[in-house]
Amino acid sequence: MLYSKLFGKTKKKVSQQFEAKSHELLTKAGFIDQVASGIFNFLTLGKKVLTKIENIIKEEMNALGAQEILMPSLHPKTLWQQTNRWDTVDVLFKTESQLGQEYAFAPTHEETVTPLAKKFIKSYKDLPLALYHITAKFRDEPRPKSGILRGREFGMKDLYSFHENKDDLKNFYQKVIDAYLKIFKRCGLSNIKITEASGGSFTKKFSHEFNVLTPAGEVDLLYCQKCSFAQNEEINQLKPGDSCPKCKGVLKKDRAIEVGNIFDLGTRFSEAFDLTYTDKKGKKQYPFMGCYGIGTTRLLGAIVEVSNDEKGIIWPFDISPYQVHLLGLDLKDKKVKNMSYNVYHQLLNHGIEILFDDREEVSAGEKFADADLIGIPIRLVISQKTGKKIEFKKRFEKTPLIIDFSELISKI
RNA sequence: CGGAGCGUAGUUCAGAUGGCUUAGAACGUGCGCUUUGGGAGCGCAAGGUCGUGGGUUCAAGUCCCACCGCUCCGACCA
Repeated sequence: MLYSKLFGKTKKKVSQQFEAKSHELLTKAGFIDQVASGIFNFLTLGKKVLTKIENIIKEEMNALGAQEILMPSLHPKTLWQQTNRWDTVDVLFKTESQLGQEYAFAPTHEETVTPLAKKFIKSYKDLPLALYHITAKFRDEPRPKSGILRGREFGMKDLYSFHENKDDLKNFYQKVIDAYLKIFKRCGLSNIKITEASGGSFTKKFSHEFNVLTPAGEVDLLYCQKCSFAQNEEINQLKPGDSCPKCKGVLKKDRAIEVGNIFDLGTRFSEAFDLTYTDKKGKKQYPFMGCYGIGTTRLLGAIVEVSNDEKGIIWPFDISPYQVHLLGLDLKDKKVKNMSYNVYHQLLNHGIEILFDDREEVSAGEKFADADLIGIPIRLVISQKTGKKIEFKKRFEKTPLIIDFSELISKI
């Protein structure tokens, strides 16, 4: 992509009222644009990152044996009345058709996935089943905040699983925990803290939340500095400084943001929609269900919260909008210009995603500043100074290397 | 929904004890020249229902009321 053609521009300043780092940086660097409170446009760069995050999630979901489908965002009122949630979920966005029929903008999809499953699950042979999709979710938040971290419309992956019995659910549930940790790690977050919402009582429901430690977060977390153990502040009897019940590490307290949660739904929804299957003995049974969410847009924001410096964003390689940011300086010099375009095209031919700052009228300083702000992990510079060589620098490093083109590919 | 702050050019902000005349600056944009290793310089130009509606006044960007919107703190967060 030629930078001169890229939709979206960097800004020198954004509103001083923005508190969250991710809100500021993503706006400044031209990844997002606010439409209204809690509602955002994703520009070219932002959409690229989001797509990469979604693809990582899809790969891990598919590896679990889950199948991607697509369910609607408009849900008729009757579905939500069947689960008794039309009047009890107060963040539910509601709307009405011209004829007065009422609908909800879906904040989650148990109300569609369960009736859908009911049409196809007839026998124990149809189980287990896992379905997921990635769509916009809607929540009528009284107070959206921190830009993309807490919106009224946001991206979410939701997975639903159906099982013959509780053990099979638990088994799958554990696999999802592992898949989630893989996903977050691939997105550059290796320090995820997991809270467990209940004890081990057989009849009790269980749930887990996946948290990223950041001051921009909304919950106070008591967490272990060595392992992934964590507890919400309200429910624990432990204190900072105590030792971790799992690994004896030292507990600490900080703010965190929840980027994923998973929970055991039991038979609540299968009962509500009378979803049953016939077991081996010919008896009707309610499947056990689990649901598993990852806020994709929030995850993107959380990554920026923990991966930046005073100059801008620092993208983890696997989710960066481009892998390489090539800066052409002195482009009015024909030799430099030819070489820059040459390198650009050769890297493209190697299948490398590259953003080429081809602007001729812009000073070197501005190009450097933009590159640091946008945060692509590898920066290349070609100029009169570099001659026939190329300057190579990683975003988080201070000093560049001067290399030959032949060395370049192997370093990316 | 309680509390606080804010709303003036594309953006970030001055102007606020009513009257400096034609509402400013910087950045950005367009044109010309100059310039290219850390957000360069000069000149010219375009760009405004001062959030909306009402009120007070000879006179309102400025004071009063209502509404709308944005940000932050809190409550809320299936």
